[in-house]
Amino acid sequence: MTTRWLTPDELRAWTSFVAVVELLPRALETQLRRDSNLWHFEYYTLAMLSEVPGRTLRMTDLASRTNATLPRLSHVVSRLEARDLVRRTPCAEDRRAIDVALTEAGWEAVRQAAPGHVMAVREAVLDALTPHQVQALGEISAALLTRLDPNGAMTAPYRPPTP
Amino acid sequence: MTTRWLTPDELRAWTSFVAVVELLPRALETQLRRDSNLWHFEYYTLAMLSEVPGRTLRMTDLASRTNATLPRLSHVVSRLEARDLVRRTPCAEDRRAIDVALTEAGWEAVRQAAPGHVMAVREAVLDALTPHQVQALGEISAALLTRLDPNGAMTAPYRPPTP
DNA sequence: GGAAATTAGTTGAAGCGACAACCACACTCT
DNA sequence: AGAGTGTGGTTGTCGCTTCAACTAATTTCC
Repeated sequence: MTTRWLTPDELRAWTSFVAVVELLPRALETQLRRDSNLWHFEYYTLAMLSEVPGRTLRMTDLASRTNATLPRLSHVVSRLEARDLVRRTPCAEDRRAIDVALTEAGWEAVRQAAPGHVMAVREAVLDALTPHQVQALGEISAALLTRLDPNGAMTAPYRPPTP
Repeated sequence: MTTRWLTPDELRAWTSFVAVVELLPRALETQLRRDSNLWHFEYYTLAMLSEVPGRTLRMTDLASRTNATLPRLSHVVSRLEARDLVRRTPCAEDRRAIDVALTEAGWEAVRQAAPGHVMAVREAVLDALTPHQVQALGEISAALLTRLDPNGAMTAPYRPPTP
């Protein structure tokens, strides 16, 4: 079985895309660390909690909303807990599970970090694109996610709780 | 100055895109480590060298082709050198500079790793998109790079040497 | 009812990347 | 010529992510 090498068009697209994937995280990281003393992933974790009713999520749910593995999330939650930005409590329904809740301080931290982060996202990404391109980027990303995470285990969108 | 929050369309696009940026590196990393015992960045470094006449580049040039900072590249080159995949030699024209050359073993390593990596890239990205979307992704990425790296310091495309 | 298999989460070791400090060489300008 | 500035690159430390191994609770299934 012989390799299908990249066409010039594909190569051009791929090269640029790889550079973006390499550079974008650094840009976001830099802004958040400088302005809010938070890593991007920490911010994202707090933000996911802040958007959910009760500001509380189980580790597994939180991991899938933040596209993270469980060990990674566990370490991060430990660090956030040490800074009193989140709190762990045993889950009532399932004694294996852990609920992670945003504290008041955590809520404040997201509120303060959000405007700067949104501005950075606008500057680096959204405002660099036409509305049509933003739309296209969304569709492309969604298509890629069906390959990267076929059963959506790590990319749970917000869904209202099912009773 | 009040924050321009994301519109629903922007939010949807951004959420998916963030997930891709988070997940794609892991996917490429996993395949390359499993099949070729190489980190993605190591592969990319070897690949950049392999495409250039003489299979040799100065550290700074190599850094910009791989979207890397110099300290990072320096560490990686040290590791690759320890495995005899590249070799450092002082640069003749500028005694501050260092030439990095691909060894025979390095060349072999790229040749063996390339097919699997290209296939992974196809499976995860290119074959998940229509040709039109690939085109669009290229344009979008190029637009983003003008923000992420305005003067192209970290994203040098291949240019024939200027005499 | 109990053994086996899954699921939820934690922990510790190992390895990579970022940052700052640093050395060496080259260029500029008087 | 020599001081000052800039460029090319390396090194060490620190923090984060990954991986594998592990504990504990739950479900499955005979």
